[in-house]
Amino acid sequence: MELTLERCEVECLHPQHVGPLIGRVISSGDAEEVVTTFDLLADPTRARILHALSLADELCVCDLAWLLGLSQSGLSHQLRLLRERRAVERRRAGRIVYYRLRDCHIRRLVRDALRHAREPRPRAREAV
Amino acid sequence: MELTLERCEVECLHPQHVGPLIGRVISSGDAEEVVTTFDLLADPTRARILHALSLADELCVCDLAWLLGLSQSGLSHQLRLLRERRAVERRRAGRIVYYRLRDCHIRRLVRDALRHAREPRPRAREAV
DNA sequence: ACGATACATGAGCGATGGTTCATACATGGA
DNA sequence: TCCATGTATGAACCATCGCTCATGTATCGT
Repeated sequence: MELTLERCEVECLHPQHVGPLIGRVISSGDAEEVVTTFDLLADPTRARILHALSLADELCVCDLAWLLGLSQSGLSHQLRLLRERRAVERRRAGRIVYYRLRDCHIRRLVRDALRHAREPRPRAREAV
Repeated sequence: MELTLERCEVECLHPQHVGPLIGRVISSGDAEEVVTTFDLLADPTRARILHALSLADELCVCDLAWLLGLSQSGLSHQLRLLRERRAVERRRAGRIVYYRLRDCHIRRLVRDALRHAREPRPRAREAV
């Protein structure tokens, strides 16, 4: 029994494998949520910004730029993006603006990111 | 005491905050590792592919395409990228090719991704 | 051997994203 | 009030990315 061609132009070959999965793969909404979250760390500049902020309580823009070797303008663009995605928040003191990680959710994400990056993979077969 | 202008064109304002962080922010190598890992899930198509594979032992290309509503060609491109980044591996049976998650490291990453996406954030301030 | 099927890949295209440059805005010091 | 400093933002540019289309390759059935 072939399942009907409703999803795309190909047929389903193993309905007994696919049947139980229908409706269980993440929805578009959840997929977007995953993408938004993981995109925070899918850029080397953002990864280093978030990591630096995870090591300190808060840092001002020019200190962050200095520490990471970034231009002030480039850093400000990324900080705006991180603010919009609710990963960081800012506090103004005169003309100095301090940034910090927004909550423990982001802090844990950064920690997990480092752990994933550094832990050895299980020994894997070479073929790709 | 101002730290010297070696990193970029701006000065460092708070050397007492920045000093302890020098050398502790992730290196370029680690940052690239984080990016490679998190980029796997920073795309809705890849996120759904990996999630579908996490729900089944293995799936063939046309079943995956059918289940996710993707074109065979687009899916194959993404599978090649996932193979190259050692997230999935494949097994050929005649002209059918089955894909599966490569190891428990990827499986845990996908599980964590879903948990991150679905758990409520701490109640956050509105201002961005 | 030939045709069908499953899958892979390259080229092309449009969209997206990151950085630089220039400039604007907010604040503080003289 | 004026100038300096810290920060933010828009425009432009260039590189990258994801998908479609067309086609190639491997395998199976007749």
